[in-house]
Amino acid sequence: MASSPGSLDTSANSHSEGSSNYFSFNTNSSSRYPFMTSSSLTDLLASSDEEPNNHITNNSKLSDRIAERTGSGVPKFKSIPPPSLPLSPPLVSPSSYFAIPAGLSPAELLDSPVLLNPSNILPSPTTGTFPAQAFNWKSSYGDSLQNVKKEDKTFSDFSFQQPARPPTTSTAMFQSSNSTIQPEQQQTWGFQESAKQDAFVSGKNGMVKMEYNSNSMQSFSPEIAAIQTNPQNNNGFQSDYGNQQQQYQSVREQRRSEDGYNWRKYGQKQVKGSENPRSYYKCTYPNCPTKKILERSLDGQVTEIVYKGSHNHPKPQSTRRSSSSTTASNLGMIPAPNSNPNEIQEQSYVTHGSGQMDSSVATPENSSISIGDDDFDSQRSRSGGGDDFEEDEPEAKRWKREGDNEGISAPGNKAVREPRVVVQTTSDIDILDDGYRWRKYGQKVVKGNPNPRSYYKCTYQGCPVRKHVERASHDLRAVITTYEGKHNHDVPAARGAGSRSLPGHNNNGNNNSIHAAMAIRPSAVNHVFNNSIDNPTRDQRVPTTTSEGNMPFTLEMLQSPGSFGFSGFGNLMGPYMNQSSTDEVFSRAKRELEVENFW
DNA sequence: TTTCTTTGACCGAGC
DNA sequence: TGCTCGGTCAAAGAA
Repeated sequence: MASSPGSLDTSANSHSEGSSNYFSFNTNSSSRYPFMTSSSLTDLLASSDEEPNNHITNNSKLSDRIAERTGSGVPKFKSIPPPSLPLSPPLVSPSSYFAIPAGLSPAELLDSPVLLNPSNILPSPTTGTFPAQAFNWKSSYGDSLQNVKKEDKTFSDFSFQQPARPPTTSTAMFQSSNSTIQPEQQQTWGFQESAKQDAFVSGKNGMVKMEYNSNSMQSFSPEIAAIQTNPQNNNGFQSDYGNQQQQYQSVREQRRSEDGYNWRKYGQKQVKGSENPRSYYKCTYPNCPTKKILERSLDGQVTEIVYKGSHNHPKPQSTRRSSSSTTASNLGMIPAPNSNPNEIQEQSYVTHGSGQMDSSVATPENSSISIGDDDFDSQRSRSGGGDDFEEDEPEAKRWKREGDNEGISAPGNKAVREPRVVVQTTSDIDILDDGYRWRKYGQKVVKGNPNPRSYYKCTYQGCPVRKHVERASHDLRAVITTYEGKHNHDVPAARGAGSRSLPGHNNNGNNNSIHAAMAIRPSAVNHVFNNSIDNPTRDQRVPTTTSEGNMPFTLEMLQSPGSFGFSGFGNLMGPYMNQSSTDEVFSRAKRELEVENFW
């Protein structure tokens, strides 16, 4: 697995490896991954061990299986849409885990200063919003819990927000819907993938309600809104869009999805192992690589949403502000406090049933967020790191079994599943930290390292450069990137922030060298490549960096963590094993930030 | 006429 | 080397 911007895992049923970043709420108390049971949240936040390429092509139903095993109604705030352009790297990687220690209730965790620490707030990897900061964790969550049953009675259905959602509600504000939204108002929230797809509705069961509530416990603070709207934070990116975006939005308005972006369907496929057709969408913004895959059950309900890539543009502005504002008001949302369309766009937000949130604030690539224990497991299983992971049960088969066992039935049973939302912000073709665009063309487990090595080609036409990325065998958060060849082109236009080439990484590609790189933590991205070895061979003494301190170290060091003093990160398990107090967590967070600032 | 969706064909990666 | 399958393309039709 590659990463994890964070998971809220009340069961410690998490792991530190896998393919993608994501949030997960997991109530399972069984611990397959004991190192997560007592967690340093900051460690988890910092455990950005994602593969540079998070191929979460399918977020399987492990959560359901877990729920089946535990009998728990798992709150499933599934995920967040892909991020917009990374404009201002967060202090803490989105590729981190949140894990709730076994003995700690979610509410307690949510009340933790760690999570409230603005520096630890992770923007949505898909939209760039700062969901965590928006969380009025304790109160909202508590309210949500208290209102779960109410909602079950009150809401005849759960639905996503309609595309007609006002621009003022596009981002960055999560509202405690339970307390502010009247049932009849909520019923007006219809998710539409397009104007024709108003049957795109989520489930009615408790899990869906919980998912909804989990959304509702998020409310963005003005501070975050300010951060997001701070021009300095986006390097004036938004202004670059100017008229282009206005034209774009005016044309595309009707195609806007619930996530605020406009999508064009370009394919549909019946995939093996699932009776649900899979629809493929591309973001319609010019040159935006973001895609999403929707899987629907036979009755039209969304069972899975997979995002690939990250938006390289702000979310399109809506042209229907006035009516939207009205809607927002009706929905009890915090009105946008300013008149700047961009600011409005970023400050206002409405959660969706899918748990998606929008923002124009970018987050780094290689991060994805989804919430749901199944995501966690499945992503690992689907990543290179999870080759041996148990996740080979055909989806259709699982459908049936899950339905039989937990009241969530297969499509044939017409019971409702909440949509699984997977954010895969690193697509096969993506920018992998060094500014270039890469296409994954292979993956292989090489001798001496159980972790698979991801192979990439530069997608620039005619460019011969390849690189491969592998996770260090002793520290899954350390990724060794080896470049082969020489770029015959400049770094592609970065996503809004100019060149992302890194120190020591020549645009022209001093590429018969091995660059030790770590494609883990966004903040680290700017600091790695600080070691370049002019050695055309694959030297195992490649300096690399960790996800936490970005400290260069060699693979030898990785293989002998004790000799290097990886107090904080040498042993992946270590940090997660012996910390339980908030103070310690906080302390670690501080240290980590110090280290990070140093680099 | 334009835009979007549908759907069969094609491509390429993995086995 | 051929098969399978997921993802994408692109023509045709619908709105």
